[in-house]
Amino acid sequence: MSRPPSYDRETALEKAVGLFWHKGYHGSSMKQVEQALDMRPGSIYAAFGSKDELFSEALARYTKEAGEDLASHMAGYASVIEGLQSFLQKIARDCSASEQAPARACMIVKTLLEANNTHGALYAQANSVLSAIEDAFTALLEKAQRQGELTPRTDCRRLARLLQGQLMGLRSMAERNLSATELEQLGQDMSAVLERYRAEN
Amino acid sequence: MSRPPSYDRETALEKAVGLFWHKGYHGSSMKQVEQALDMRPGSIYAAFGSKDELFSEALARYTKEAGEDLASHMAGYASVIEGLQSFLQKIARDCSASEQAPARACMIVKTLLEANNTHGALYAQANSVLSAIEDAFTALLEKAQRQGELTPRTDCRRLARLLQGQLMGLRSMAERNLSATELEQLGQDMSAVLERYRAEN
DNA sequence: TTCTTTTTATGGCGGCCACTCAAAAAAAAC
DNA sequence: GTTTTTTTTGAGTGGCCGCCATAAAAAGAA
Repeated sequence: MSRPPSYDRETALEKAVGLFWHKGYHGSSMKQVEQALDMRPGSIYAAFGSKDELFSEALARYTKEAGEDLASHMAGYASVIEGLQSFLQKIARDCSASEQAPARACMIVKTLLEANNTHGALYAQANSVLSAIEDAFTALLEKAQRQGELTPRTDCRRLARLLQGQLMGLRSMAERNLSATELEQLGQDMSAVLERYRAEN
Repeated sequence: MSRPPSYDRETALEKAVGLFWHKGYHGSSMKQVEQALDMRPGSIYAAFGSKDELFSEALARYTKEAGEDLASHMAGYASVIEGLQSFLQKIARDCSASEQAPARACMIVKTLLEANNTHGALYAQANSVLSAIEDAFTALLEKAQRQGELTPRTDCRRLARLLQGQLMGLRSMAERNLSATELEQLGQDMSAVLERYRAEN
């Protein structure tokens, strides 16, 4: 009936994730968005509505991918704690690898820090996404506890927040000019923190 | 011989710290700067040169204050490790207190994440400041080691980076909508991490 | 071909951006 | 009071901001 779009919406969104993750919300102009998506203003606004909505969709997509990444990683481990430990180390390794990802720090954290006091809607979105991640970590840790990997007295939600805090710190540190070795050491040291909560046995 | 300035440069700089810490570099317009400093454009540019230079001076001042804060806190403790632990908890407490500081996250980290890939000079400044802080932590930990508080085999610089990473994570988490209790628990959990490195005795 | 529908390219909207400058105002020196 | 020197003022700079209207172009459906 009609002319089909020449762009692929998903591909475009992926490119938007790249730009926004790299430069942040305020740091990315619509001119740069046009360039990154290889789309003209009309098409962009028809497809996504506004810069805000595009960013919001990009953040949601980033979140989804990050969640899938965690899930697929954990699927390879019978021990939850070992899985989480190697996840931290994997992050450190990925971050210290030669530049391929748009940024090393987490896009959600970047948004949280940038949008607070500046852009309420995005701040709220980052906030709720982080709550969801806290929930996911909590569920994982409760499973570990059921499997006898964690001390029965461990407060899993509290430990989940510690884990999340460590992850934020690790990926923020990755934006510094550290060597690969130093970053991987940091990943190891953070993963070692979990040892403290392990069940005796 | 001449008319003296009606503003106090130090006071103005202090106000600039407040605004930039609160809203970030891209999030603060010169209009807002004028309002915050209660100065007109001409005076601002005469006194500070440019938005960039003003931000840079503000970041330097923030850094200096943060350093003094750490030093004065540590002065109250004979045990370095105890001092650092209570410092983490103090940060958690301060961050969870009713809004008084312009932001909860660290201004240096906010700048690091915002300015990377966007504003090279500011990124470099944040980076070097963080190196200096790493050095300061290293020196403190080496002192602790000399005092027999840390295992002789502890790599102090490496532990300093872990400490810095924790701090970054803690203060980033503080930007989330957590309760005071939850944040203080996080501060405690992070300070507990240092236990692992304590000397047996 | 003709009709629809949607994407393109383009030019430009009002507004805010960081920044400048000339003139007015203010305070010390004499 | 006059001069000298500096600060303050605020309108104004060009330029980019996010966004939109228009119209030409493109591609299926009939």
